[in-house]
Amino acid sequence: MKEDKTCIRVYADEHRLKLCAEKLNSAETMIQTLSQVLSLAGSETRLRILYLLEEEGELCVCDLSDVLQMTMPAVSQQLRKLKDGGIIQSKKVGQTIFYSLKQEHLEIIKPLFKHISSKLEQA
Amino acid sequence: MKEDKTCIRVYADEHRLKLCAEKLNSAETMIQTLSQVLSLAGSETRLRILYLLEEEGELCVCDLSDVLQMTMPAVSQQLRKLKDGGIIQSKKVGQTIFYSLKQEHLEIIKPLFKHISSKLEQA
DNA sequence: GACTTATTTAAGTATTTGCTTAAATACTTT
DNA sequence: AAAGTATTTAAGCAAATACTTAAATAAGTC
Repeated sequence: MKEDKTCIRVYADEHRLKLCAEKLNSAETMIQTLSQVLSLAGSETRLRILYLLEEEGELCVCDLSDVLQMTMPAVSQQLRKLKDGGIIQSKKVGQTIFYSLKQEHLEIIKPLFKHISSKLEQA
Repeated sequence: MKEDKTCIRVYADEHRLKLCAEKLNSAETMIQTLSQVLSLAGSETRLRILYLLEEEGELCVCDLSDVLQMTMPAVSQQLRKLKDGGIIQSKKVGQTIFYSLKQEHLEIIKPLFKHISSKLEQA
């Protein structure tokens, strides 16, 4: 009678694997949040946007479109994702909409820029 | 005669935008590296794998398959991506292959786990 | 050498992603 | 209210992603 397992090797440390599963389970919520934020930051376009917002404080869609050399809809759609993910926020002034980094996930996002700036200092 | 621009607004700070473009250009290499690593970490499955490797030191495909409740090919393919991205390394012992975190991008990856463990302490 | 175990590779597929272009919305100025 | 500016929404599409199942490697055991 075979066990209901994906893996049927002999030398599995059942106890250790059980502990692993428990750890994973406890961390589940944070892993979901974190992977969602990282997947948003893990696109060249969006990371460029985040970097620019970090450097400049706030920028409008038009500015970003200019600097990134991308069409406004393309930029706008990426901004929407970042906003939906709680990473940035928007402020409307007249017909211009300014985007900036949001507090919510800043503790995850901010340390990432250190890698960029530290590399720049080396150059 | 219209300028060759995606954005045609009046109040653009040309100088500021030019500086932005230069900053972005200097940071380009690091942004590429960083976004690549983040996109790898930005998947629930792969982040779980990385978290487990961080906690356990090393695990084989079989272990991960058990703990993650995923088929071996599914796990193997994600491991391959992490390995190709220089985030993990493999060590062959007999017919078993052990995976572990690699030094190369550890400075980017490691701080991420702090967010997980700090949340666990709160619970 | 045949059999089992651990893992990878390959091919197929449904879903998601990141853009494109065109149209819609909203605010400003005339 | 008509025209211009800033932005978003919508629809379409090619490419990438994350699995699936089946077959191929590769190492250890009988």
